[in-house]
Amino acid sequence: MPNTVAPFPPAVALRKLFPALADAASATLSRIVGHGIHRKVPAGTTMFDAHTPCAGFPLVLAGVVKVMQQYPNGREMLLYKVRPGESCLLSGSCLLGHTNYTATGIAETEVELLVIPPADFNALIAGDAAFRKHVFSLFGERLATLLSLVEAITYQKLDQRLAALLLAKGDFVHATHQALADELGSVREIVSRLLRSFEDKGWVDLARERIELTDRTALEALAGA
Amino acid sequence: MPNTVAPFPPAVALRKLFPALADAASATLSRIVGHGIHRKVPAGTTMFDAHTPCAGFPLVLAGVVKVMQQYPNGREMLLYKVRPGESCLLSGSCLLGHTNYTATGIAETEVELLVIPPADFNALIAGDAAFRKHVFSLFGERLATLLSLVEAITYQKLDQRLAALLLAKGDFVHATHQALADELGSVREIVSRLLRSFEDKGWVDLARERIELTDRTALEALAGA
DNA sequence: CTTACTCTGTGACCTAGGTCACACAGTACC
DNA sequence: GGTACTGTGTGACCTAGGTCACAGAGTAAG
Repeated sequence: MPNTVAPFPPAVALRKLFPALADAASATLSRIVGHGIHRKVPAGTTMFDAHTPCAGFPLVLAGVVKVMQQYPNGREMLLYKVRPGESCLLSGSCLLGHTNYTATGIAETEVELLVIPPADFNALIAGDAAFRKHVFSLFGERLATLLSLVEAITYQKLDQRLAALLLAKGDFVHATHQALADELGSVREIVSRLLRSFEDKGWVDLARERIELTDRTALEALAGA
Repeated sequence: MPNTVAPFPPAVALRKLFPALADAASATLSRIVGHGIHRKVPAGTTMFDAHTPCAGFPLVLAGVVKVMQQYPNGREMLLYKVRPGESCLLSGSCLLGHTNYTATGIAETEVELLVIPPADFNALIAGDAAFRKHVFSLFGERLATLLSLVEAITYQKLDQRLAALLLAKGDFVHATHQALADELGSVREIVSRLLRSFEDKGWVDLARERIELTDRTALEALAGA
């Protein structure tokens, strides 16, 4: 994994970025800052996959990591994204060393992170209630994300999921149809077709790599159905 | 939630049932035994759903809890099962109080459990490494289960998933087609049809509420494909 | 401008899985 | 035995979504 060592972020920034840590003891933060390994990885880096064991518990300071499953036939499925102020809990539970995950993490943008070594991670969990709470709520959120993903896949139709995805991306979506298809675990043609049908209904305007939402209410109605 | 108060299980039984707790301090176990609320609920009880907040962290002593999503149209989808020696981590992360889960937990058999009140739960997490490890590995396992469920749903076909399900249930499966369909998030007719096709191929023998696997290797080949 | 990509649109076609409707076989209780 | 219920088989039909095979349209580099 290529990486650049950069100056440590000050504890103040950490508190700001990780609200859950706002209440943490100063000792905790200085421990994180002091022992954490600060690195930057360029966009596109595979940060972990089924085969690379993880070296610590990462706090994402900047950038976005997408966690996905990749299937033999080339299709992929986005599970969730890790944003600044969050951590990858796959790595987290990796630390406790059991199950193997089939997921892959890729830096969507340049990513800056602070990796807490296992020993410190354990100590922090034991010693600091705020840190513990942070980790647990991450687990909780991811779990909730996955549950609703399961629900969406089994129960919602693709057009609904696509509508929801567009809505989540703002009024002007900049993305290729292929990228959207990947996020949904589908294929390009289908996404193109659905987008076309949205356009026919006057809900969106399409251009190359650009989708403008012109009728959010209609899309919301579809997504929520 | 109907329940019966029964005599507390001795700490020795706990150690045996929860291998992860074998290394726990005696103080930890006596705390669990002393403060835990011991109850039994009959088969069929809804132990939690989206609306009932949970009162503590449950250790399952006996019986099986199935955790599933229920959809408006009456279909359901089994997410995972909680067996003796495990705990429901949905409740666990409920305790830390954030996200709402859409899942429902139902006692598949009579279930005997020991509920650790929130305050004690927090204290144990903070104070006992073995307990902490237990909880984390639960999270890890559930996460892994859900990941592979997502994979199975999006990538595997229903016949593969059915084959895997049968294999997991032993050589003589006692279940209605409807129950199998529920576990797979599908419908009865499809399961009947697939089972029929398995029978045509000589892989299983069918009788009312009973499926005998006569060619595990063939089923394994299908499931693993 | 030409060449070479990448992205998009589209039609023909296929398949898995779901829906509906109903027949019938076990079982169970009276 | 009769009546009723639960579980199973099955055929006709529908639809979403995926696959294949292209044709163009934008864009970028030379």
